[in-house]
Amino acid sequence: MTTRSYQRQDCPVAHALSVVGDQWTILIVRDVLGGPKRFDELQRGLGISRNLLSKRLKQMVEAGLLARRSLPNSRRFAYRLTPKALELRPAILALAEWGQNWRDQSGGTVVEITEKATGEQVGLRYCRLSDGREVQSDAISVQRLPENDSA
Amino acid sequence: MTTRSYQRQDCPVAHALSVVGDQWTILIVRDVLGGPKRFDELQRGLGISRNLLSKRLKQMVEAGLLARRSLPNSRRFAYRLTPKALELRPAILALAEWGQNWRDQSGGTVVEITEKATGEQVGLRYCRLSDGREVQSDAISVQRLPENDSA
DNA sequence: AGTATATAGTTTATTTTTTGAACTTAAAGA
DNA sequence: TCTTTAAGTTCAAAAAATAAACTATATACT
Repeated sequence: MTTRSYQRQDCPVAHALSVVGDQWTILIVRDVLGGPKRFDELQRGLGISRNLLSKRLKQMVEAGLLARRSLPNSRRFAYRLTPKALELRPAILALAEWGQNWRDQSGGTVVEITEKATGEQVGLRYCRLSDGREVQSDAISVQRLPENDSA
Repeated sequence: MTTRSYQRQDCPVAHALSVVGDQWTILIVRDVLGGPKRFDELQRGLGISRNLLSKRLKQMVEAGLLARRSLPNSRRFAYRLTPKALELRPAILALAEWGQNWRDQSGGTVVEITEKATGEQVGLRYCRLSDGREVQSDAISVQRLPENDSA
């Protein structure tokens, strides 16, 4: 969240981490993915210190990741995700899958992705954009290109 | 990398972040994805301070993310990725895509994924495990389940 | 009405990390 | 021989995170 030297790098990964790369931001998004949360809910659920949570929430609102709304008929507030933060879901699920696969002892909570309509299991895979067919991870190549920003 | 309070959480995301959630680890993996790197290459490329890089590299070797090998016929060393670190590629690419989509000014470097064989563009998508067909992101549901570790 | 509890933070002091810059050691090159 | 390169280490200063107590306001209980 704070300005780090690597923000000067022209790299989408470095840019993403400059926004969500701190110790807590991803975990806050993870919690709010489960529905809007109040300050104390987040604080208790995460075990983060209150002053840091306060600072992070402000920064995340500022960064356009969270919206702070007062709840109807009360003086309480809820934080909900913006579309920008919602789009972090693939990254978070990729981390979850890695965390599951490489944890020392088996057991513990597992994150499962299913298709709503059928209940079938779903995973993050590489797909050809043209036809949506899966491509094996060792059959892909990654390049960094300077974009000709004609957008 | 260091022990944080959220490591006590039973969550694959929190576990993943306890290993790769610090400010530099993901960027180091990103750089080494491009091939083995030496200490000074990493230091210059990242702009990280030398003592911190030294500490991170040790922790990453310890965590099984990097292997440190001496180069033939020289007293130099190269750090290369282990399979464990290689499997972070989907998470890193998901972050890259998000970073690209949500950066303020258009332009700058873009990460492009292609199929080696055909050169066709590829992206990370949700796929049904049964048949490998793509599922739209709003058609999925995410649950956290306690695993019955029969593994 | 008076007291207790809940919510959403703020304040302050301490500890831990990160940064930056200089230093070390050993080998290779000019 | 003198200089440069490589891979770190050491040390001091700055920044960030932690923990615990405190505040302010509003509702709930007795």
